[in-house]
Amino acid sequence: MLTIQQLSQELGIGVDTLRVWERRFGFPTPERDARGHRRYAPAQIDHLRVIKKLQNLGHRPKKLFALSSAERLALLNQQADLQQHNSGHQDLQYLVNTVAAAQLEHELRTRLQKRGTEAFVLAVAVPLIEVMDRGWLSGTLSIAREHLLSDCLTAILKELLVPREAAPKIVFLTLSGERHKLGLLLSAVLFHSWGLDCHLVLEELPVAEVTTMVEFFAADAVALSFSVQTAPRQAKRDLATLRKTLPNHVHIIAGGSALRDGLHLPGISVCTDLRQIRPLCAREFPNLNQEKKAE
Amino acid sequence: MLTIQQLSQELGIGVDTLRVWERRFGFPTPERDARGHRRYAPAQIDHLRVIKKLQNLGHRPKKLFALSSAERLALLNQQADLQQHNSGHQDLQYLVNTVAAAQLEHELRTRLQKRGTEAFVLAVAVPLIEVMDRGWLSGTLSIAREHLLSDCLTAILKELLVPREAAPKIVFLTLSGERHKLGLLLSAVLFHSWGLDCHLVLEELPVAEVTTMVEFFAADAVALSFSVQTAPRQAKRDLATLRKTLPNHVHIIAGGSALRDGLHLPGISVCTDLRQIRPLCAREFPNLNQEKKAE
DNA sequence: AGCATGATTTCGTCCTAGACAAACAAGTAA
DNA sequence: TTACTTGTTTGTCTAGGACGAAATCATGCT
Repeated sequence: MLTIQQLSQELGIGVDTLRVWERRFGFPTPERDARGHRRYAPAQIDHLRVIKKLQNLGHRPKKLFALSSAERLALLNQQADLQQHNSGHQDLQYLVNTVAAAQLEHELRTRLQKRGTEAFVLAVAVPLIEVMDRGWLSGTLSIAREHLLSDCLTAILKELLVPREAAPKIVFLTLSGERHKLGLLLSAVLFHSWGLDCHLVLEELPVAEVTTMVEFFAADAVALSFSVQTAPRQAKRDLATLRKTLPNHVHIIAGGSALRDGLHLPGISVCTDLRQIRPLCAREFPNLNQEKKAE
Repeated sequence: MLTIQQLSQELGIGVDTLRVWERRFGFPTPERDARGHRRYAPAQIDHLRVIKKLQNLGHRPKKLFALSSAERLALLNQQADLQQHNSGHQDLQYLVNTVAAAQLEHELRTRLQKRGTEAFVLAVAVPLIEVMDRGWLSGTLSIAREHLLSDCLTAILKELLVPREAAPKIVFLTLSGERHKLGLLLSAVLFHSWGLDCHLVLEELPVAEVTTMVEFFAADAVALSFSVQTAPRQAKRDLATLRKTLPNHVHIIAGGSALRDGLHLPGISVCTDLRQIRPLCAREFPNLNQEKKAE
């Protein structure tokens, strides 16, 4: 039985919004404690999680609240083509749900060793994150395990980001409110593997501080990640102000599923799929190809 | 000119609280935009920062709002004995304010090498954090630099935490809303240097998830950190529920300046000074002394 | 059809003003 | 000292209203 505050924090939905939804759509329907304060039952939390996810996927609240909970679930399954992955990746399922802490790091390192950086990112890390995401959605995955997994993955991948001399420098960071930093990490690793000098700042920065950060690193480019969690319109707005703020010679690279719809902003490279990083590197930093070939 | 939402996030004070302060104490006094919405001037933000700090230091709002802004500043300087450090640590001031990113890590590593783990933590890291804190308070330190510094320090110290076999295992973590994780890191390093097997989880967990985490690691103890940023009463409440939730054989170690007042909870070891860690280790884990001496 | 332009709906955030329990301070009795 | 009572302080919740920005729909034009 959560209070409205706790629920708000849990879902990343404002307190006011939760109350307004109740007023307008008649959902959620919390019980009341002795004081008349709202108390939310666990079952409703799951429904709201689904709604939030669908909303970030581009559906509008009115439509979502008109649907039954079963219909919403069906929509989600259909939309996010989650079932595509339901069959495979039993090994990853196992890794996510049951492997103990001590073994976890070893398991991941082994895979990294065996497959190499790029394949590890694309064929292990990405599906791993998807499995985690689904676990979070269904409430199967405890927050503890989730944090542990991302911590472990972060530690392993961060080691790969050794500085490179005489290569274009990119700063990777996320804006305030963006809690999903794994996508950013993965892209940084890939960029690095293509010969760039990548610096990762795993902290949530206000838009205004991005400039400071870029100057500080004397970076040639800045990369931002916007997960489903971020509202697309906000991402767009932030990127626009950022482009105005930053000097023109600084590249801006934006990624993440919040930008999946055709977003075409001048002077900003958008990249919603990790596989696009390779061509993007070739396009933006052409003189790197030779180095890479030489290795 | 910030909106109430932005101000709330910046200060870590609830939106409702800000409005109620205005209603009751006549401060802050935001201007209003065309819609009648509050807009806060930068000068007021600084005042509120001071108030928040003093509040967390144990003063009550009513008293603080009765004071003039000059009196509040005086109180803060006196209370936190900040001027004690104003004279020394010019080298650290320099490190915090002007050293470039690339050099920073090198500088810190050199100091660590020269002084050894324990001295580094007590004589470099601690004052460094204090200097940063003061910079934040006065608005001198940009968020970008602050994050960079803590990132760098974290990276260096985390490496020291190699797992130890056959030693009591402690999980270090912070509860939701606690943004200051450096204190926790430092204490983990010290515990580790006294022979314990320390595992650091640099994520903010809900109280309910702590149990999961402890079980998951099969830990013998859990260490929590509560910075000035956390309200002492909340810390106390959380610790109490935690003690009820966790099995009795799991030690609870709590630290951080939020617990500075004599807090005496049964079954919980409180430790508000990093220098107390050594005696605490000796008390709680007596069979470790021999190993340590043997080294 | 394809596209600009204006009208309408939808949605999140902010507003006021009042209520109340939990935490705290101070005073009183054992 | 310690323990209980009483009054004050403080943060968070409530209700229902308002409004701008964005999204969607409708219309007219090429």
